[in-house]
Amino acid sequence: MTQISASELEVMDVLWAHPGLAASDVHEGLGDERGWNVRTVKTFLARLVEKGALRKAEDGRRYLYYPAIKEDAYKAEAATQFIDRVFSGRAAPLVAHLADSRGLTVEDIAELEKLLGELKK
Amino acid sequence: MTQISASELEVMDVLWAHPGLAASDVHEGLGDERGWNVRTVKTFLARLVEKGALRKAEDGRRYLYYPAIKEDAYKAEAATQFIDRVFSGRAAPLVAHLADSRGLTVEDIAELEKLLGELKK
DNA sequence: ACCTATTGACTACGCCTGTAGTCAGAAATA
DNA sequence: TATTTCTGACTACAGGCGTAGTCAATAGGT
Repeated sequence: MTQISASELEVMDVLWAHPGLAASDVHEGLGDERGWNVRTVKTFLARLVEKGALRKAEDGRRYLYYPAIKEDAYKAEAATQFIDRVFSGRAAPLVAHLADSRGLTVEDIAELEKLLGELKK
Repeated sequence: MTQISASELEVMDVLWAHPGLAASDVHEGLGDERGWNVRTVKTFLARLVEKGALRKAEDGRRYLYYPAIKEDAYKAEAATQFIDRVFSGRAAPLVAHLADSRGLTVEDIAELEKLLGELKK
């Protein structure tokens, strides 16, 4: 699977949350923060279709866009690649760094403990 | 701080492990896997100096390269950025994905539990 | 004293990415 | 009906990245 850039991923996030939007809806869904021109968003959509991450369905004179890859699968893969690349494949140092640098919240810690409890079973 | 690419990061890893190498030593240190030409490695070194991630010190007719940024600080920052980008800043889902997709080892889990124990204090 | 190998400096080049612009047809509006 | 607006298709263009090549000076081997 080809690489999805950070900007493209923001587009994917909108469509994972609301599959079947037209380009202009995706543009709106992205909010004003990025300030992207609608044409910029269309470029991202076209590239994501090319990459096989989205598919488009005709709807009158426009298209509706749908994710062609699963959010969970993609993110799991991205996490694995990131950890391989930056932490030589070891997850524990990553969590240690997070703890250090950004301070996990109390809720994060509780959630992680619960997770680990389940994993141990 | 400018972005460090995946390839450049491999070069940084060699120099974090062995600061003060010449270009040809870095080339050797990278091993054969990547099969990079020594000139390619030199390009990465030059770009990393430009980016402020390395500094070079003259040593006769060549240079020795030293990290100009700390490994821990860089990786912590990279982890934070990655999580913000892909997981909206939440660490727990990341760990959940790892557990799912690649299977944390028993040692990973033990290590994480120890970490969490310390964090709770 | 010459040839070879190594080094740094500079250059090259195609692909990806961010960021749109242009154009032509259809729809909506005046 | 004439104009503006929206849509998709295609095009543009600079900067980053992967991957070196060329050139000139120097160091080292014969």
